Amino acid sequence: MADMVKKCPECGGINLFWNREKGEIICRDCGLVIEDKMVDFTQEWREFDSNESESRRRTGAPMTFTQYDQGLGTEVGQKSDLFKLDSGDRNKFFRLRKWQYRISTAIERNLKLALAELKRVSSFLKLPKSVEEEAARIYTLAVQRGLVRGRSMESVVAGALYAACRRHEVPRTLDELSEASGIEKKEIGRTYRFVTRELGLTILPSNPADYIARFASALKLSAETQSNAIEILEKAQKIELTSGRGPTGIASAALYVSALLHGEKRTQREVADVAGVTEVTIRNRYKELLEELKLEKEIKKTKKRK
DNA sequence: AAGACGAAAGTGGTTGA
DNA sequence: TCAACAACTTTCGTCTT
Repeated sequence: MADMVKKCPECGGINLFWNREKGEIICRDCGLVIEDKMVDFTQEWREFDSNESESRRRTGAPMTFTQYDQGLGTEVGQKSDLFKLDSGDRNKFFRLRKWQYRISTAIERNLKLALAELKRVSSFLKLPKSVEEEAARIYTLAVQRGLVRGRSMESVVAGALYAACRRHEVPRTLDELSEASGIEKKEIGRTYRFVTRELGLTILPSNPADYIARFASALKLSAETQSNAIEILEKAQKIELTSGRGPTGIASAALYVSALLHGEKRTQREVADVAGVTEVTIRNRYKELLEELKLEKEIKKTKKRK
């Protein structure tokens, strides 16, 4: 792996920065701009980027991605190096440094704003710190790869948060993200897919059971109802009733059934609202649950008890 | 009157030729 | 790249409680 890491031909430094839009690679140590067209290292650079970010996480002092510059400055060029250069190179050096300054400050400004927005949305949704960190990491990577272009900063922030939630198994629905960020649901979904694909993030399909606790407490259902709903879910998963279906629909149907069985009836509309699906979807899932899990008699029994 | 049910038509995304 | 397709939504009429 080590020999894949490219070094700056000028100073041998490995602290290279890839500006994708401009097609430039810039050495942070000496300010040299390496033209991208010199060699097509596209694949290697991608590797380099992710390896770099991986290794950063494992080594050195703890870093946080929720600070816009990751706690590291990107001050470019040292005045003390200048005496080595003749006047022509010196001008060039200043020009390059100015460019790098513009580029890096643009990115840092963007990150600063974006991370403030990220924190705002994250605290609105009461997300754990670990998720916020992950989202900040994803966003930072996205910016470095130039993925924010053509998209609003806010939507990428929302997409990063959504992805981070999924990875940490504390799923929020797209509707919740949408409400918290003020970005349209489909826009968030779009950027979410785009960013995760471009960054090669693997996201597990979300588990319906992860939603149960939150929905149940929003509906003020008892703990028994909640755990019974999870049992129903597990049975449903065994007979592959859950594959291909929206996890929120399944979770809400399981909760609805469970609430009926425990005499804590909620209307389909109430359940539908907190789960962010329609009554129709709940009905469909509910019907499937009754058929496949043979719960009809139990429902009838509960009814008679009234 | 409210809730439950289901049919029909529309939407956005995935898949496979 | 386009068409078929599945899941889900919206809307609306009917039945049940």
